[in-house]
Amino acid sequence: MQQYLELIEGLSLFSGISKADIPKLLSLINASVVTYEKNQPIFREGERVEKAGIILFGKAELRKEDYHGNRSLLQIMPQGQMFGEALCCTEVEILPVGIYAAEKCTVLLFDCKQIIKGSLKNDFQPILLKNLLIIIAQKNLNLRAKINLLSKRTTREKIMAYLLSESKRIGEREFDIPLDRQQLADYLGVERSAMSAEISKLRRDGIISANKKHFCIIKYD
Amino acid sequence: MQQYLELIEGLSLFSGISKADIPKLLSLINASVVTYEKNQPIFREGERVEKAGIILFGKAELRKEDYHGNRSLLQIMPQGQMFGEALCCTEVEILPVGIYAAEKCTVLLFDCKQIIKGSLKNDFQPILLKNLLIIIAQKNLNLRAKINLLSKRTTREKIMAYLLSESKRIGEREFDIPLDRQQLADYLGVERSAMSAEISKLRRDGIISANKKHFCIIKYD
DNA sequence: AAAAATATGTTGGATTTCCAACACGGAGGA
DNA sequence: TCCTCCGTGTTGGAAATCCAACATATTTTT
Repeated sequence: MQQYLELIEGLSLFSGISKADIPKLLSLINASVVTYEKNQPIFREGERVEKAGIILFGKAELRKEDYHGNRSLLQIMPQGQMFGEALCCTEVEILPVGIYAAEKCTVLLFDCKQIIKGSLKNDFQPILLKNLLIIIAQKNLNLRAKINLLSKRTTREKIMAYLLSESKRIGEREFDIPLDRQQLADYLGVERSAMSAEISKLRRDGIISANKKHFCIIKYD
Repeated sequence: MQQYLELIEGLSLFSGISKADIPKLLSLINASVVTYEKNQPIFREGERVEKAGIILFGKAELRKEDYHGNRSLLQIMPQGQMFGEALCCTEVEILPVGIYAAEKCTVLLFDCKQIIKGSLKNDFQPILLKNLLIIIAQKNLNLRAKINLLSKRTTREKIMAYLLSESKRIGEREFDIPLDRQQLADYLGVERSAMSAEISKLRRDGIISANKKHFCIIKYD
């Protein structure tokens, strides 16, 4: 725990809380640090979740698999991302998705309900609630953006919508995406080879250039 | 405003606040009550949003239309539903969707940022923050459920996933859905006639019975 | 009650997606 | 170096979806 203190102090959940108070706060919310190996489950689908987590190192993934074996990659969670908080803030405790370490991955687990329940010291609660609120609201917007992607009717539109949003996020017409082809296909809810074909077509049409994970948007629409 | 007080007192945003304090609180957050006619925009896409709202009477819809004219119905908001809060809690103020009255519709508008900013009386803020947090977390779960729907690959799976979740929500195998065929198609991100055909097929296969908005799930899988 | 507008179901051909199989090339290990 | 594995691109037939057009209720307006 000690070695991660600096990282933890920088988390947006704790913004506005003085560094001196962090250790005390961490013990109040029963925080612990756990490391997972690649592909190891952090929380399994259907599991009862009591804690929320924040990724300190590495990446994790939200995955869901239906009974036909179609997996979908719901989300990639980079360093700093929080997960499980929505469940803790509602009374739902059965996790509807699985959370897995996408690579070796260190996680801060803590009892999120303490923040809501109001059993914390008065000083901490308002600021934590506010921080948590902003984080969840931001997630909300991200989820909406994803719904927007998935609502597109054709593979081509989905690809372009994704690339344009990435381009916008990074602020360049030329950029690298963090997903390989299979992950991208899962994320967009389409079939990998069909997607590859469509990317080739977009390339031939002069709309984009694409080389592995490197993309460049040449012209819109 | 006066005539709506009883309704307003029952809103989950204000749960835990004494009735006597409600009027004072309402003025602190600049609350106002506005009525819209069917299909009138409450907020337009791209508009700058400063306030959040709660539906007191009627229904509203979140709609988005792409440049090909494909509309998608992102969400139907029934009485009691809050909207615009995610934008107010983040610093994003440009509305990415349009909000329209689905029928004659009365709305409570209020300055949501006041709740975050902390300029409220100390008594009110913590409880409001907590309520807001729970509401947004719940929305988060709903958004995830929708993503789960849209991630299904076939129209049939989408229909069944929707019907099963409705059935579960209502707690009966037999139930009415709140959407007509076009709305349902928009919601599931598929084409209306194809969806109608698929519903007929499900009926012929003995999986469901369906008559207009009335459905019954006969067997799973 | 008649007429018009709306909602739902059906159908067939064009288009798109899926799926399985395979080709190719680069990275890493033997 | 050779070999294997993995990620990517390509291809062709099967299946699903879209789209437009039309038939048939059902509801609303006049």
